[in-house]
Amino acid sequence: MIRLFITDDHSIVIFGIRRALEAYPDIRVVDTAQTARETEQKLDSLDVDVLLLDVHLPDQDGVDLCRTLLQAHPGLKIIGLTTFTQVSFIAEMLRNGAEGYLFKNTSEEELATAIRKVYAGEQYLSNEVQKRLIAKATRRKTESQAFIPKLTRREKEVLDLIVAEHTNQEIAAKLFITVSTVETHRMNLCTKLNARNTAGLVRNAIKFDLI
Amino acid sequence: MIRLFITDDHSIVIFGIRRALEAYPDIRVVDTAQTARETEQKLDSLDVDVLLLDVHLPDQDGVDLCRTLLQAHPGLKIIGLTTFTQVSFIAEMLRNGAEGYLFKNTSEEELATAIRKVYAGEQYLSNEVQKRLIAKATRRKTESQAFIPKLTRREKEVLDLIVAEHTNQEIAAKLFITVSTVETHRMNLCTKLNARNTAGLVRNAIKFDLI
DNA sequence: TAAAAATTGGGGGTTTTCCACTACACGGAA
DNA sequence: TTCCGTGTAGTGGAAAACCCCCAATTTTTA
Repeated sequence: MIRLFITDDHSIVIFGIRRALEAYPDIRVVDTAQTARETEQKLDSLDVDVLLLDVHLPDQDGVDLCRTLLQAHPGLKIIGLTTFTQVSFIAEMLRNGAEGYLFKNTSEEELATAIRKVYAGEQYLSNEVQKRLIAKATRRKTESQAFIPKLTRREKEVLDLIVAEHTNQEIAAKLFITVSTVETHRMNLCTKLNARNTAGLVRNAIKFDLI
Repeated sequence: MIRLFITDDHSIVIFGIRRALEAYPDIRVVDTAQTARETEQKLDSLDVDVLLLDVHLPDQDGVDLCRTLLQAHPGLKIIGLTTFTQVSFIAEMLRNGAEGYLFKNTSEEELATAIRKVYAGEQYLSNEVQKRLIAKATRRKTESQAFIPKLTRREKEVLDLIVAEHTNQEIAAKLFITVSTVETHRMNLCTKLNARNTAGLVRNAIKFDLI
């Protein structure tokens, strides 16, 4: 009997998975959650074998949650689940210890197969996921590919203030650092956001939804 | 008997809705589709009362699909369905003739209620949708909203090039004018867009949808 | 505990933007 | 015909941003 936990912020999805798995008597859904916090709390008092984890949760990034959960529950197997097809999410999720990854357009059979494989200690990636990972690995690296830049806490603060029309001097005063430091952050932001100047910085910040 | 059609690119969602509605004998799912094209084709040879339509489809925007479907099938009732909470989508969907709108975190009861109401000729919007629309409608119109600056043809050209990360020098070369003129336009743009600098210019250009 | 990443700071520049103020030509409207 | 909006262009200086180099700390991660 595989004890399954489902975390997804959309109750329809939870409902669908629950019902889909009713046909598989060896898999039992012990509980579900719709937020990261709820997941952490419930997992502390439950014995769970496999966690189906949506990457996008209202309160926390599922990718980060993956790592913290595995620290607290080393034996837990996690399968990532998203509507999103960005390879970067998949890769990071797997780096953070997830054993499987599925898109939400998966079939019931594949869902059950994935849960069983992962429970048995194997890794399971859906065909589509595999294809995308292979495509990523073999892709020529141009600067034009879709990416979501990962900014540090400080960089995000600086970026926010730049978008808010503040000058480096003002930003330095607000953050209690020197103008030099702000300039350094600004340069790093330009690199990360692939921007030439302030205009590109603001444009891409909005484009990547980083503001 | 209400004949329901479901279009969603995620089969899990389709499955969940199907199963959720099994408890409601007056609603029958006649068929489902995962793309806009598939929806159009199947609807041509089926009698459908209500369509549950995901706004985000791989091949076409559900918002546009809504309008074209209603032209071909005037009696059809459409309920929009998304994970996204942006009011702009909802408003446009309703403008395009949808009779209802739900988020994917809806309950089974609400789903059935929405389908019945819409089938009966009424409009159905979930509480959350209503709240958002009311919030939008009652929002005080300060200079932030409803204020759409009127730019001249030339100013718009300059603005486009600024947003595209070009310097005044480059813009001057592209438009066959001097840097001084570009600067003048830039200053006027700052005034019109109520911006202090390049950052504000870009931010407000995007905010006012001028790009 | 060692390595990596983040945060901080600086020197010494060049380039770009910002700003105030002026000015002229052209075309349409009052 | 005069006025207004638009587009053009200038001077000159101050401020800000951009760019290269470097390097010390602290925090985080492996």
